[in-house]
Amino acid sequence: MSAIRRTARRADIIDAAYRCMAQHGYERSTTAQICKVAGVSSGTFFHYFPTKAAVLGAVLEDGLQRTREVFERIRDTAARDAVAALDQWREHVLDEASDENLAGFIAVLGAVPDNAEVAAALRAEAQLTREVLTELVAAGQEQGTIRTDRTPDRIGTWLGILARGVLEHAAEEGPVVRDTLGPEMTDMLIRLLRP
Amino acid sequence: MSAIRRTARRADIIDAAYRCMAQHGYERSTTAQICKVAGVSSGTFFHYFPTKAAVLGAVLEDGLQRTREVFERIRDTAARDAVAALDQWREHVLDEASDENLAGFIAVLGAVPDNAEVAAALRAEAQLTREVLTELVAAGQEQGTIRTDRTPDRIGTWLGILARGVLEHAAEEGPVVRDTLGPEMTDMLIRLLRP
Amino acid sequence: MSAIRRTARRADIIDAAYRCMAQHGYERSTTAQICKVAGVSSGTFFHYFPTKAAVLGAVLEDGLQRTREVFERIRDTAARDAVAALDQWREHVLDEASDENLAGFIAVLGAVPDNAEVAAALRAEAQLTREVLTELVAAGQEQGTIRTDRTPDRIGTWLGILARGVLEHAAEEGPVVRDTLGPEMTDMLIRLLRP
Amino acid sequence: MSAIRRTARRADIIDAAYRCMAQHGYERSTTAQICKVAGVSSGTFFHYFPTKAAVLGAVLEDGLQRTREVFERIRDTAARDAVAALDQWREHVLDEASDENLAGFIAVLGAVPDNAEVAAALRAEAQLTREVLTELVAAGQEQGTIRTDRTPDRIGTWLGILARGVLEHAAEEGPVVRDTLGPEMTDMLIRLLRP
DNA sequence: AATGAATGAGACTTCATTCAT
DNA sequence: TATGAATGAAGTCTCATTCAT
Repeated sequence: MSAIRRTARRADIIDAAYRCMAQHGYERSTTAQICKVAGVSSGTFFHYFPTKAAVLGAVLEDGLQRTREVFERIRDTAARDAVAALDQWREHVLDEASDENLAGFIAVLGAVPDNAEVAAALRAEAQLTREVLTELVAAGQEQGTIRTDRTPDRIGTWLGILARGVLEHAAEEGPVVRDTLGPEMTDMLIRLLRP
Repeated sequence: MSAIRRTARRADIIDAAYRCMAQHGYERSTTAQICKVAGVSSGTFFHYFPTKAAVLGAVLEDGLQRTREVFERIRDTAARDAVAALDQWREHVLDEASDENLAGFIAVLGAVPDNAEVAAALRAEAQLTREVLTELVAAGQEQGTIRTDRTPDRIGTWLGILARGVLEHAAEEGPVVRDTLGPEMTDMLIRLLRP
Repeated sequence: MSAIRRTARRADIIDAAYRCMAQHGYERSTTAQICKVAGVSSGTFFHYFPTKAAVLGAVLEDGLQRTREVFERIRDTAARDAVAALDQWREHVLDEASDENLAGFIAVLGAVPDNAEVAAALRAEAQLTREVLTELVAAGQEQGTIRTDRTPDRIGTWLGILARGVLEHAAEEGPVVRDTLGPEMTDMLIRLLRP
Repeated sequence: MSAIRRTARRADIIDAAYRCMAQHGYERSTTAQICKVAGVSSGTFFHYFPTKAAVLGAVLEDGLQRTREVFERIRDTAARDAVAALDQWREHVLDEASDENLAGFIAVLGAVPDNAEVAAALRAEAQLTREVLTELVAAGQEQGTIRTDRTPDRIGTWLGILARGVLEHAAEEGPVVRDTLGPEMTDMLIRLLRP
């Protein structure tokens, strides 16, 4: 009953923190500001999270959860059709790059506070990405649709580098123009990966 | 004589700020810490720079200066041989990615303070990069060594994206292994750009 | 029925507050902590007591009640045999000094909050002690077992000083070793009070 | 030059903290209040002391220093004449009990913050007291002026208990009336210690 | 030119207390 | 009667910046 409200409040705060930090970075987002955006008092804020860093941790946890879902689907697809999975992944990257908040939020991750929870979430996200991309490439190699002159791990790494570049680009230049960047990215991937 | 000392002091502070910010980000680098590393008092610090943001501005200005020099050479080469210029550029990117401090410093740029000088330096750097890369691609197209099915501007943009990806990768995973990444990058560029 | 439960709850809270404050002092015992120890919610806490200071008041009231009972017995004895009464009092002081919680609780009384109820309880306790001790000494003087070269009031004061010293000593050094301190205290009292 | 001013400032803050804490206890003395009394800004406060607990530490350190000086003299005297030394000690205890601030300050010591410096100072003071009193008693026993049916350590402990009682008494009842308490205390000591 | 003591705004966080359920 | 989410005043501490020496 009130568990619903409790969850909603928590989500409100996480969302507010996400937006604030995406806009101003972690340090320049004050708890007061986050409270205002979330529409709660400072007391409520600290009723839900013990520290400011903990909210960042929760934001990352949330993101990690969403990433997991997306990557689960990509993984499934890859087993049957690596090229289709690659396209799903490309869409995912463009989705992220188009999300104005998320693009800005990347900046935060450069200057993270010393916090175990935060560090753990970041590590988990990085490893998950690396794992899935490696798997995807390996599947493509077996299916004969991806070049085999480099290990899956190395090729996966370069896909990761590419994604990071796109995100940073979006963060800098403002939300990405999908109609332009999308086809170009497809073209790039074909050139990069074909046997 | 005293002008020399003056310049040296200034350089010390800029260098200290650069190292501190590369390690802890802008906000978490306190002026006190920068002073300590530079071996000057806070009074001296504010004698040379009106605000903390101003030192960041100077750091960026310095970087911009170095970038200008490198790009000048690349520009010259490109006019004769775009492929050679591309290789110079690739070396430059790897140099940056191998510089532990610089890799960390990238993080700073995500959460910059509201400061005209800083913003200007960042804009100048971005534009310079874009200009040179576009020029380089255009030259390659004329020399018949780079694909012509996309505009120089768009291809240049993707080179920029790639560079950003490599830098972020280095910032995250620690200084880059040149021997691995270098050849791979050459390979990527060939696949990406060949007609 | 519900009056019994009501009383029990109240007693739980008082007891929890007593233990918390004995361990950490008044200010550092938070209502949240007391609630946890008592096994009630903050709502319940403030249902029974209007303020945190009020619980301290209740704790003191309780202590005063117990002191009253002990001193009533001592008073009765004193009328017949002041030396026996003195021995009862000595036992009482050692009892208190042996009670780990009580010894610690003394500390609280040094930094009491501005609260009428609390102040009243403290004053009452002090006056009761002074009254009974004075009476005891007076009885001893009449019975010829206590020196008469000083007024009962002054001698009583010194007994009080001695008791305070023992309690503080216990609070500092941990619970008192009865077998050592007991006989020594008897010896002291004899030397101090004999005619 | 400015070292003098620096020391003076430091002393001002220590003194202000001492007076505030003596009046309201540690927790209820806010740094803002201490700053006001000392006539400095909060910035200056934290320029001299890293935390509020550290000022308490400094206050205790100061007290310990003064105690050392007094006890040094008492020690010297004891070697020649334990009775005279005892009288010096009695004067010292009465001095403390007459100092309105010091008497109140004792209260603070009941609820000390968790702080290494503070704990160390308290331990040092306690041990010093115990050492000197034991030494004094031992000297008296050798000189034949103090009873020998108990060990110096135990008798010293009781002297300590007595002193604590007097201090607490003063803290509670307001500054002590020397003319009354002084002779009484002499009398007590004679009765307690004579062979 | 150089120092570092002094400042005070503002950040994060705690906690007694209220109130809707 | 009981709960615990919500509140916001107030506390400690940080840090960029100023200024007297």
